[in-house]
Amino acid sequence: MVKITDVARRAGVSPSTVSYALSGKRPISDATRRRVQAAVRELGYRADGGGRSRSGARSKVLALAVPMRPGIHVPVVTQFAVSVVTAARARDHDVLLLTQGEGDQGIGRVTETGLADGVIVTDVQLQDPRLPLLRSCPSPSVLIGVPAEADGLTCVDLDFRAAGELCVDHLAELGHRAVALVGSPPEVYVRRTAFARRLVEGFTAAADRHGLASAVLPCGTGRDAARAVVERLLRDLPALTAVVVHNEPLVDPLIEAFEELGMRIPGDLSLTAVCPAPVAAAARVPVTSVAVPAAELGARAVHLLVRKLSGAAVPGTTLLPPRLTVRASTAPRGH
Amino acid sequence: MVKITDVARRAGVSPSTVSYALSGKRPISDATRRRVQAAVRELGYRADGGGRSRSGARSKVLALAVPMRPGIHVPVVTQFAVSVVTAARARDHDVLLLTQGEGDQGIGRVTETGLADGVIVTDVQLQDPRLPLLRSCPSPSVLIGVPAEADGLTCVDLDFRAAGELCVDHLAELGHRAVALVGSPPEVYVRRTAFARRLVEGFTAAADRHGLASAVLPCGTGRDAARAVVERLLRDLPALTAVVVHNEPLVDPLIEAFEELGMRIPGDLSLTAVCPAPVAAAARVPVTSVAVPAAELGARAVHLLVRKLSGAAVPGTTLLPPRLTVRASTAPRGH
DNA sequence: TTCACCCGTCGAAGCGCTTCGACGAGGGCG
DNA sequence: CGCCCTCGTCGAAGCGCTTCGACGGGTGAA
Repeated sequence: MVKITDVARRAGVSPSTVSYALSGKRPISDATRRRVQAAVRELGYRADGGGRSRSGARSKVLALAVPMRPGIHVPVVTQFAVSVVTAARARDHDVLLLTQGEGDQGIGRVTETGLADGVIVTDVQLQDPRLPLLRSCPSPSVLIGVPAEADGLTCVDLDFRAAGELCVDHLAELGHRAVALVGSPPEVYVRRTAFARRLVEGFTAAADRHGLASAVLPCGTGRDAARAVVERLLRDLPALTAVVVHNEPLVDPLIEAFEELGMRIPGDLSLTAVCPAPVAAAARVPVTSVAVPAAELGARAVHLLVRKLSGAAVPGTTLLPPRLTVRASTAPRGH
Repeated sequence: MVKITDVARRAGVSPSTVSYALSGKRPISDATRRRVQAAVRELGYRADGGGRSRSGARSKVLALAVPMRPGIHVPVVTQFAVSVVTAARARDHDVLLLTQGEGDQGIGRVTETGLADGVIVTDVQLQDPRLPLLRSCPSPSVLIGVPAEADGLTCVDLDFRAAGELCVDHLAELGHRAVALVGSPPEVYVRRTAFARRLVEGFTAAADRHGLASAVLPCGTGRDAARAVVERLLRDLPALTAVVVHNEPLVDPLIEAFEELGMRIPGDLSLTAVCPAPVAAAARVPVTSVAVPAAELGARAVHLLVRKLSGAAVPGTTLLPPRLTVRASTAPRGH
């Protein structure tokens, strides 16, 4: 294994100079820097992670906490993970994966042992049990999702409230007068997952603002659940001509259920979804949707965390504005 | 931060004794060990990862390389990840996530810098470009998947060859005389992904052994691809009464396509899948399937890797026997 | 009783890197 | 023309842990 002293010898400088040349923490002349870099390249030197953190420096590792609870949509989590890793690598960091089952403890352990320099937390709930830990923990953290009390924390998320409003605005503009929100499984609301609640708020607020009749129904996954929710919807709200769905695996079953009951989309019913773009585009009827920008959220989280690590001030909460993509599933009421 | 010297003082022993008491690398009297453990508990001591690896010891971190290429089924990869993390934690290790885009380099970097003690590699291809690296690399590794040349490597996988045979055996027993395999997208075969090839081999071998007419067709994802492949199948093999599908997102669309063309399942056509159990169970018609035991594979991989780390000898290749679960989609030919 | 040996513990060295303080050389200013 | 300051570099200390060699006391054998 080639170490920093080897590089130093090769470049004809001292180890500390090599360290400075590489980290840029002290000014080094151009000529020296170049010689050092050449030596590094020729010798294939890579700083030993152990050695680095031994000396109280950063480990250049970010922890990513993914709860993996039931009711979470797996592909979205995976997208977070991939984008976080990619963004982290672009900033010369690695990513440590933390799952539930160790929960808060994992976060504590990983930061206290210096294994990771900071944490990215996903699937944030309104009253998240991890919050006190994150607040008191000396290591910086970034949340993907916004809890009820966000002060002192750094959060990134899609503006789900605005997303809910945007969907309703779109449907109202098309002339619809009765709208329903088909949401995530009940356990998501019981857990008070932040984004689900916010979407409901936005949906309801916009419906009220437009003077629309509205209903909100959580819904599990699967064909049967879809069928049940559709029947209930048509019973409770007979004037229904528009639906917003916020439940990715349910998009297709929902469309089927409506069609089986004789409602064509978008002829008889307009449908809007809040889900990743590919899901919306690949549905049985391409669905007008607000995309969940998982990749961008992951990248932003890393960016913020790295900035915090470097001591820079960062905004408290970043909400990405929702963008609606019109596809084939929405049409003016009464065509 | 509480360090080993604090614990030593509290327990009234030297730091080295604490280290030995905790690692068990030298005999320590019961009384002393107990005092040390008490001190650790009272002080909430956790060995600093940096310090540990500084001294040339293990970092207690395992790297998990997940390629995240197109054509890979995301939920399976995620299951690997979750089970690997869980199993690793159970053995007091953490998991570093490596994705493609850095590829082989990531593996080299992470092991050479001592960031990780070993690597678990997923989505192994028959001729995997990472193989030379893994062979030459001093850090131990475990592959989930079996390449063409597996000697000197440690691999775990479902026995896909046997899985292919098992499906055909089942169908042959039911009296079917013409079977087709609908596989993964063409790029998976082009890449020569190991498990896909093995399944085809097993399928073909069993079909020949039973004297069945057979066909193998790769197939992309989506309703249209399913429809196309079904039409082609019925044209090429008019006597077709049984299909094996090895392409998770295609299970439902395939069923739909057959039904739209007037073939009922299992009345007119028996269907068998190789996919995770939940996918099979949740399909439009519950599908007889061979499960891909992702969770168990992940756990085994960790187990093997940790054993290698401790210097123990481990088997070269572990193939998990396939198990067929009969559901509603298979029936005797001509009902 | 004595010697050899082993068990349990300690002190010190060292892992590879970062960082602090220092120092020499060169340049700008008064 | 001399002084002070800055720039670029070096040497040494230290991070927290592990591990090696050593040592003292007790045990068993001769």
